[in-house]
Amino acid sequence: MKGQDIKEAGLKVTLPRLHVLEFLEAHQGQHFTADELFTQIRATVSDIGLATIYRVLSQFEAAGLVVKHQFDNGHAVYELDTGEHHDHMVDIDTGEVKEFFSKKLEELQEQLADEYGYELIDHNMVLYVKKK
Amino acid sequence: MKGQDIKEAGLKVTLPRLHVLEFLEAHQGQHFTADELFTQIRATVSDIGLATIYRVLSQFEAAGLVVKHQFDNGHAVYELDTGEHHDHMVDIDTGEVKEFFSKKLEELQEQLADEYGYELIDHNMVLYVKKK
DNA sequence: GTGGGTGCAAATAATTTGCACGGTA
DNA sequence: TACCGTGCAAATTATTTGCACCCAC
Repeated sequence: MKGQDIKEAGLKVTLPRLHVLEFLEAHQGQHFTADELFTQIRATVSDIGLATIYRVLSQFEAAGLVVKHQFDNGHAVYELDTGEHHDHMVDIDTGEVKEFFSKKLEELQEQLADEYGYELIDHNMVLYVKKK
Repeated sequence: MKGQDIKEAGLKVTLPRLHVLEFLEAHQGQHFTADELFTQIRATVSDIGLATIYRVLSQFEAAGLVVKHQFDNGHAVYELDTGEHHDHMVDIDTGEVKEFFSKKLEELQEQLADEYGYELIDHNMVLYVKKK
């Protein structure tokens, strides 16, 4: 049952929270803005507020249920946190987002931070690409 | 003379444009938000509008005189485009931004895009780090 | 029952735009 | 003198917050 994850995050199990979580689970691997989530969920639920979506998303992000990404186009997108880290490639023609993971890349980043005397905490990396 | 670059960009050489360009040249390697530029430049010029700063910055960006970066904290920062590409490391404790370049990293990115059947057009990569 | 959670509308924050005036070529 | 460029204020967009009501525990 989905309520489990919410409860474990120390949050009360409420309808809006369930709806957001269910929607994201039903669309794993896809990315949504708060507004997209609002519109899509409202299509079936009718009484949910955009503000609540924002509130729920930040709570989920803090709880590690959800990951937030800020692409260059301005607004933030959210996706379910599957526990497996990955980076993103955005097709600048179609806007399509592809997830990928490269061990080599992760290691290189650690190495670079280290080289400058830092410890790597997090990173944000987006490749803007175009179909060949 | 600085006006040269502006003229070459196909823009009329005006006071606000000169001021922004001069300020950025006087502070190379540093990053500023539109508002910071506004406040700092206004300190010596007095009649310049924030809207103009935004307009000038987008024009400069389009002309390749300036590079815009979107860090995770929300607002965009600008810096002079020296022609040498580099990425950024942000110290999450101090907010300090350090520039770095790694040939290996650039190559790896090309390689990854290629692997997925894409051509790499641009990328955005920020390492969030902490002093050891 | 009661305190956290919610919807709505109003408030922010960053950025953009409309418009009449001013300065550059 | 042409028009582009500017300052200012109002408009937009994404997100946050205040507040009275509601629901999970």
